[in-house]
Amino acid sequence: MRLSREFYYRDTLQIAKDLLGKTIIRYHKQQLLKAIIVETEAYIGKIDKACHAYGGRRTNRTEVMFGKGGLLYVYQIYGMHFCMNVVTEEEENPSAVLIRGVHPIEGIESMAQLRYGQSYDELTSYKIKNFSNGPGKLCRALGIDKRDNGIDLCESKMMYISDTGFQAKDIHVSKRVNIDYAEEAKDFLWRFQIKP
DNA sequence: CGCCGGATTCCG
DNA sequence: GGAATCCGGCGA
Repeated sequence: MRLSREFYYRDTLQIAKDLLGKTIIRYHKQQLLKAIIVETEAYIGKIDKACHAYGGRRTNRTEVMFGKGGLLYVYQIYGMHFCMNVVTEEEENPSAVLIRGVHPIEGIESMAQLRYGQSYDELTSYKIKNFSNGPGKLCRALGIDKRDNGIDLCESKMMYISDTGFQAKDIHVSKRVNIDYAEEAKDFLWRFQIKP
């Protein structure tokens, strides 16, 4: 069942952990795509120099993060990739959870076309291994881009996150990736993965 | 208005 | 290890 507003109106670190094992449901060009979240990172604007909204930095890009929990924050990175985040906590408390890895479970053929322009059974083991194990990769596979910024995951018919009852037992905790510029925040243990 | 660099990915 | 590639953020 669809995660409610209450789920997103909570502590960001708790949400980042709770999102592990949840399922992204997305209708893309008439196709149903489903993928299980296996890796996340938390970003908390009030205290986190790695967060785009740190220090009250409120711009066209970061505006969504100042909105209510449950909105989708999509931004472009390195001119060619997109990353998707789930906005968390109440309005005016800019925080989000970056989705860094998913495991495809439905609509795999459509995802293979979106990701590689190939049929899934044509993929090499290397491509399968690297199918959606990164924030840019999974957005490509799910057909997510800037147009999806601002989607309300609690209301949208096109996309939401579902609780299928899965409970993550062993969660691997580590430092976040590629935020060397973030001073003390670069050492925060805010990266969460389901152990394989 | 111009410059700088990134919550990445892929290839050699 | 380095290129691809472009827009957001910020200072002038």
